[in-house]
Amino acid sequence: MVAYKRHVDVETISDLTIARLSIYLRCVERLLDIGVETVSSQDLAQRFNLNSAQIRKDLAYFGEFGVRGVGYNVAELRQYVIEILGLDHEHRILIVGAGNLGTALCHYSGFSGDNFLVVGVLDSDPSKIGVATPAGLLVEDAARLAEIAEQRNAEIGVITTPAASAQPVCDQMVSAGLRAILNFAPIQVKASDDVLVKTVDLKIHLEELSFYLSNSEVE
Amino acid sequence: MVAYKRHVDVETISDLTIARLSIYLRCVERLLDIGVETVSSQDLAQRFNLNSAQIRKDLAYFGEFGVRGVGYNVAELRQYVIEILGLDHEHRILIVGAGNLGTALCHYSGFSGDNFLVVGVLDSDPSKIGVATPAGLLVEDAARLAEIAEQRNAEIGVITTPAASAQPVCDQMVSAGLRAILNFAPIQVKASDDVLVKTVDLKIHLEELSFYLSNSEVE
DNA sequence: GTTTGTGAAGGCTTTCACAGCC
DNA sequence: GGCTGTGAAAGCCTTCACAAAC
Repeated sequence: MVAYKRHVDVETISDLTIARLSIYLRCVERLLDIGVETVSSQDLAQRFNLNSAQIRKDLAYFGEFGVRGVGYNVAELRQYVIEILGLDHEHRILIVGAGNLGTALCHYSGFSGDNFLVVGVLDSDPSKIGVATPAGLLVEDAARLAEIAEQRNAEIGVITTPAASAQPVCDQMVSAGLRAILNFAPIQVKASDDVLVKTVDLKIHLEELSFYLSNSEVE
Repeated sequence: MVAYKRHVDVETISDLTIARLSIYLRCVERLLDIGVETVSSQDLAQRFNLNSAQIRKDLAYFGEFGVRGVGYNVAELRQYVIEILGLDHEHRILIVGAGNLGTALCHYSGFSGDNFLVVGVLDSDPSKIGVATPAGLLVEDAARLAEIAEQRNAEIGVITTPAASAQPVCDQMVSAGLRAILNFAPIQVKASDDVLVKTVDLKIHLEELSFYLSNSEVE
């Protein structure tokens, strides 16, 4: 009924809440697929292995989207979450590093579906430049990063280079005006405070599994 | 000097600590590359943008690896962390889902380097079976999961299928005896309590960037 | 009756700060 | 002098539990 809160101080919202909103969005989309029109936080929690109080609290930071005694309208909730996350407008992505991961991400549905669009894949290795990725995107020269970023209105940079190149590439991305960076290189890169950097080290997850396996031997 | 603690209750160690040990390992390896022999927690923290008290606390859960007044021996510390994380022996990985991400991970250095080894890539799509991945691994029939897992002593399963297949594949992995699962499908999969499941949803990270971009407009 | 939105409680993580040791 | 290892303090996040709303 009440819709959005007027003065959400973004700084006070935890990263964890934002990550969960992403998850809720996937859940709500699955409910839409199977034709569910209304859902309570408890129902959502049971179906998807979540916590109902947490769902309510996460959503309540942004507004009053539910109806007491009833629950949430699924279609409306989807739209609210899309707007909160800024997924109602296009985000243009530039990938630097045309190795296995970089070329895979070009065509990964999460990266090239909905309102995300990969507008270029760059590499500095001359043997890769001009080569087509599996789905036909041409790899371009990383030296042209700034030019390409501006020309194609890229907003998000994705680093899929080896560790040694990650910081220089990050610096170039910042000076090219990219405003957010997703770094897959196994090193913590730094940027100026007005550019958001997220590092995703896939190997960490494997190593967590390794720790668990090595410390829970079945008797 | 003192080396490992004898009775570390693994249950009491936070996932966050384990994830950071992974990061410390990368840092220490970089120090080895540039010939640093001894490092203090403060030095480590400054170089890699970490917190020195946290480094000391994380390490101290597992033993007393440092020397007061001096710091940590870099080579020794590397070896300690490798052993804590169980990276001193091989882990055999079976990937199910030969799409862009699955085939990329086969040859991703993090997944096929050090003591991790991809022993198979499976898919249920007949048009993919028998096809070679970019680096020459043949895609096999997902129906043979149990057989292949046992034959090749696979221990870790990686799910890179679409969301709809993730839970059935997870179930098969569990009954095939895999003991840990890394799930890249955008859905929370469930397994029995003795199998560790980690879900990594790459889209979440992009959506987090989208949120910050949409809520931090430059004036 | 049901379910939301939310203060308060509880639990977990990080940071501080210093005794103990080199 | 310097640095580790660690209790205590502070901060953060989740969960509880219930008044308010339907």
